[in-house]
Amino acid sequence: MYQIDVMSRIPVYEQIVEQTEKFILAGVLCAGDKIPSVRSLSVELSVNPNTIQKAVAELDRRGLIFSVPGKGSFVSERARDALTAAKRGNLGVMRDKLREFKMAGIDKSEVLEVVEEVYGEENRADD
Amino acid sequence: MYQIDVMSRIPVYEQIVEQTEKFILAGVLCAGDKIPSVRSLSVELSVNPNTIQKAVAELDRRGLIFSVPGKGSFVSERARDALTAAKRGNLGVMRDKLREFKMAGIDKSEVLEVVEEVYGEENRADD
DNA sequence: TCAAGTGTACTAGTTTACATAGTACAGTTG
DNA sequence: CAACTGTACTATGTAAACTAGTACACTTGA
Repeated sequence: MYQIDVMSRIPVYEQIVEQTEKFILAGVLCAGDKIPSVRSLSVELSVNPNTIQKAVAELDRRGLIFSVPGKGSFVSERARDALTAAKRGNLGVMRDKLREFKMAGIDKSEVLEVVEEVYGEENRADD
Repeated sequence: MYQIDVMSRIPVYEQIVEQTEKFILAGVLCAGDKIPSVRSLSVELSVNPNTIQKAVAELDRRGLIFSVPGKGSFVSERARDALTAAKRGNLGVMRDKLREFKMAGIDKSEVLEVVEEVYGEENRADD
């Protein structure tokens, strides 16, 4: 399930957080689902339990999961909504990046090409 | 000229690199222009000379400036082209971010809104 | 000529974030 | 009751970033 790159410049605990978010968005993990335990993930990924726990604590802090001592950690009901809100906040970051692209002389058409590539080109008049 | 935030999570030398790139793109620094000396920037920003030197070395490595021992460092002729190429490579990063937006249920229209905000809406038929 | 400014190259030390190692405690479950 | 769970704590190692200080060779202007 999880894929960790220990050579990456991105901290391991952060990789786990990011991948968990992707699993939630992709529907691999749904509200109420139990995520792997700290110790089992520790063994599976060959990573120290403390590192996993750090990721769990961060996911909890973001309201994506809730932990029950003795039982496990579970995907929150409002996880998807929280993620959507967070990503919408990231549109501001994209705005800054687009300004850099424009300054660098990258054409609007080049940007739109990427947008169309990701979002498809369903531009029929009867939509 | 330069504005450094020592409390930022972004390393100081990287902030200097980024700001120098922006100055080049904005036309504040043009090909052949001399950039501030290591020691003068060190005093102006209250930063260790070694930190400045690290930024200078990185800018040199990226082909944005060239250094002449005893004289100073100057903006390269191909600095703008190098920056445009680098930013164009960043379109791939934007593609990944757009995929995340799409997965999170952020509408195509919301994305296009930001694009139009930055690039303007010059969509006349006679262009 | 020479003092001042320039890029560059070292060594040494501190601080911080990240990760590991080991131990411990309390709650849950079959 | 044994095995699992989340959580907390101390200690240690490592790497990156930054600071401090020194040194050398080159260029420039007075």
